[in-house]
Amino acid sequence: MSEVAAPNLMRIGALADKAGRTQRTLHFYEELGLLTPVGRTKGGFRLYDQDSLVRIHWITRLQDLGFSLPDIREFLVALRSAQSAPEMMKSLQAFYAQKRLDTQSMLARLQALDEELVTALDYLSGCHTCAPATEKSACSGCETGGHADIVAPPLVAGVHDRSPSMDL
Amino acid sequence: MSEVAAPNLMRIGALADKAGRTQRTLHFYEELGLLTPVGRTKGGFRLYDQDSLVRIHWITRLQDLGFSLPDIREFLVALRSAQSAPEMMKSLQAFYAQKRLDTQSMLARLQALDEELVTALDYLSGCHTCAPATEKSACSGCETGGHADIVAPPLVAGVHDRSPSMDL
DNA sequence: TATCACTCTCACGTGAACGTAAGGGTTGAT
DNA sequence: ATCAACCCTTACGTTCACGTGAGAGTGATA
Repeated sequence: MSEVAAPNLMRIGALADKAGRTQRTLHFYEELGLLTPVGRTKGGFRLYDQDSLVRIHWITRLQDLGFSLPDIREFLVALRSAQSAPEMMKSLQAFYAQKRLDTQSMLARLQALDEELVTALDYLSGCHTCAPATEKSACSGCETGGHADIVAPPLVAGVHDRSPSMDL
Repeated sequence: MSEVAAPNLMRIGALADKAGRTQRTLHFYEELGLLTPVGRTKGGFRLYDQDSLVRIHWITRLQDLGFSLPDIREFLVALRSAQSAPEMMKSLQAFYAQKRLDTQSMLARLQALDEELVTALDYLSGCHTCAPATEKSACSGCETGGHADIVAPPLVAGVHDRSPSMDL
């Protein structure tokens, strides 16, 4: 059922187009050992197949997950040294399981940040009550007076500029 | 009621310690216009106060939110040019509101990635049925044979190594 | 055969966020 | 006065993930 599909080869430009990356990027991946052409023309042009495209998508995915390219390389080296397929799959599993933990803690962090943003926005919405004519300096009492005794949230507290002239 | 608290000044080392960053980092922030000492000793040592610490925490927070230091600088410049306090607060609000959108789309992306990880892990758990004695090459049929007709998820499909020798 | 788009291999550039000396001067405690 | 601990400026180094040519060769088409 599965077609063996004639060696549907392409050169780097075509692959770059399909993958949405530049030729330089693919060269770079090769330098790092992440992507190897299936062959070369007699003239020296790199040749790639469909698997190359899959590999690139995979790399992109891992980058999205927060892996650096050296990370990925390290992982590929580890995989290569695996003796059996199940061992390989196991290390892949461990790899992703670990990453899932990371991802989830990242999710938690982001959620916390989101809440902090909401808090800051809530606080700031109170500032609209100040008359537009108010001088900037006059509203320095925003935290002590205007906002009563509500303490400014961290995302707001840092902006005060008491420096004489920070023009650069 | 609010104590004016004696000019609780400190030098860069103390501030760096309290903030958990290096002196170089604080110098660097100053170069970028993000942090200005409140003064200097006659000898030229930088002096900071508590606000400096708050500012550093604020910078850190924004970095967590994905802002680059130049981004933050740009923002501070914009703030400084605001004519009235409410205008300033409004731009701060807009800034954070936008960031909240970014954060939420990031959350969505991460969640998608998490699901993808789960899919990959599910798929891989099937690989354990392979006997440990199986040769690495022998399990190339993992997708076509062993896993029946389930197609390998993207996070798994990219790992196949058909390169002759990818040693660097 | 000539043409032209495509590709090759160097190899230096970029920007973010600092690190790491080098070669000095400053503080303040004894 | 001396000394260790602290700080100053200047300036080059580092990692990541490529960008940007330069100068030359290759492939397919007219």
